[in-house]
Amino acid sequence: MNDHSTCQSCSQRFNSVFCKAKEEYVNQINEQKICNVYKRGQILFNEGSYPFGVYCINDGKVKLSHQGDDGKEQIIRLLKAGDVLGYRALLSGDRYSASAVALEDTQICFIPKDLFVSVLKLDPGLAFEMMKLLSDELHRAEIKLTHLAQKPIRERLAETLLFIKETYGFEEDGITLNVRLSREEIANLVGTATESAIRLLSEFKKDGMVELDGKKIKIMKQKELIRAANLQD
Amino acid sequence: MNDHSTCQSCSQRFNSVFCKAKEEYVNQINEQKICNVYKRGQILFNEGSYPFGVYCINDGKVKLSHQGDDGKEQIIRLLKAGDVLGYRALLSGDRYSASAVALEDTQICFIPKDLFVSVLKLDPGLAFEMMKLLSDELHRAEIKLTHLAQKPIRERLAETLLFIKETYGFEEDGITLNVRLSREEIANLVGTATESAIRLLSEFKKDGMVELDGKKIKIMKQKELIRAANLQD
DNA sequence: TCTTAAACATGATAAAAATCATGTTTTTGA
DNA sequence: TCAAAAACATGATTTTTATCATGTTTAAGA
Repeated sequence: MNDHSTCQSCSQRFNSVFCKAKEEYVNQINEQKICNVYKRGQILFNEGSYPFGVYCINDGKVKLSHQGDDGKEQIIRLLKAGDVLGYRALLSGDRYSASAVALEDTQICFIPKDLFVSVLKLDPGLAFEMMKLLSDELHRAEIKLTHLAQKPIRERLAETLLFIKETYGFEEDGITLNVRLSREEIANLVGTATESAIRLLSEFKKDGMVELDGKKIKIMKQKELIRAANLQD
Repeated sequence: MNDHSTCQSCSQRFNSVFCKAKEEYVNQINEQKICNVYKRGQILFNEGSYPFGVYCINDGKVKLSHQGDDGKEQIIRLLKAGDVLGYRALLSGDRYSASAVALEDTQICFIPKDLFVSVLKLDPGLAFEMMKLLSDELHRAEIKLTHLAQKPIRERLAETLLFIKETYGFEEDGITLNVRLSREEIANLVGTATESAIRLLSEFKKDGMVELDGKKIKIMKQKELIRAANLQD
């Protein structure tokens, strides 16, 4: 468990969008923040409701997903310690367009809207980091959009596994993906039917690229997986 | 032709991200801006090259597109007067991840990188508008991503036609989409094969929803088109 | 711990979409 | 203005992917 008693001493401080924020404002945020623990499966916020602030992950994992028109989930982001969420709707002045759910027990600090917005206007360092963050997310979304439109599911699944590894890394053994996702969640990340995701994971296993043990997924041949993802960039 | 001799008197000023920028900085931008006309088909910038500033459309239309791994174009944004482009890569500190091409003869002002960044750091009003813009783009990208993953091509084509209408509006007749796009470009906006886009446009025509006259597309039954798009939000 | 539901797996089938093929029309530039 | 190239259109075919069906395994809660 990381130290998150104060923002000043927070282990994620320099690993987050607040890395360049002035001490003065960090102190203010520290005074008004509200820390909480969310159990696995608990909802941080729901699509359609109004944002009252932003959430700052101190430890744990969160998924952010849209509800498609037919009720099918589309996972649009995976978040980890140091990540902030809830800012998109807040900055646009919208309701949340996505729901956030804890993927495991997660420690999160909440920063009220008014404070966050006022600090954003007073601290160019924070504002600039925020713009960088938004730009990076936009970039990621646009790349994903292109791949969804153009790449077959097999390549997208391989890419998704590599993305999960990039985001959450491995367990101590150095090969097991450090997150528990259901096959359905993997499918909703890839953008395909659950059965298709299951089938292709079995294929990858048969090809020796991965090992499957329930929700534990081991990456056995990363180079082949990269080739299967057919990535140029 | 709109007045764009100075930024102060620019007809798009209050229709752009600069709407809240301080007079002082608008003056500075005015002094350093470089105005240009791009002919239909001309390239503003190319994927992979470095950004030296941002582009501000005074009049005209521009498409922004990714090159997929197999060379297939994916159009990720359509831009019009008042829109700014080139900021994503600049803020991320990346090379351009997309290319920008004029869809018709277009007047564009160029604002050098250093000036834009320094004003962004000095003017919280501009910075905040920039964050709003990025948030809105991110929102749009995430919605599109979900629809690409979950909706059939017919619905996406209908949605794309409505999006084109939303972006560029109609000609004076009030029914013809006010932009010339090839069938291939429409397909690359929808994220499908050109033949599929052509085929479905013919279907829409047979159903009386649109009229086709070369590149001129008339929306005859907007309500039915909205129904065909199956939009909930 | 035992029961029940959920998740996983896999084969069979159907639907959707891409590709291939070919002819026609439009656009472009010499 | 005319020839060539590009764009458009549409049918036939193949490939990809989703859906349906069914059985097995795993996980969760009374």
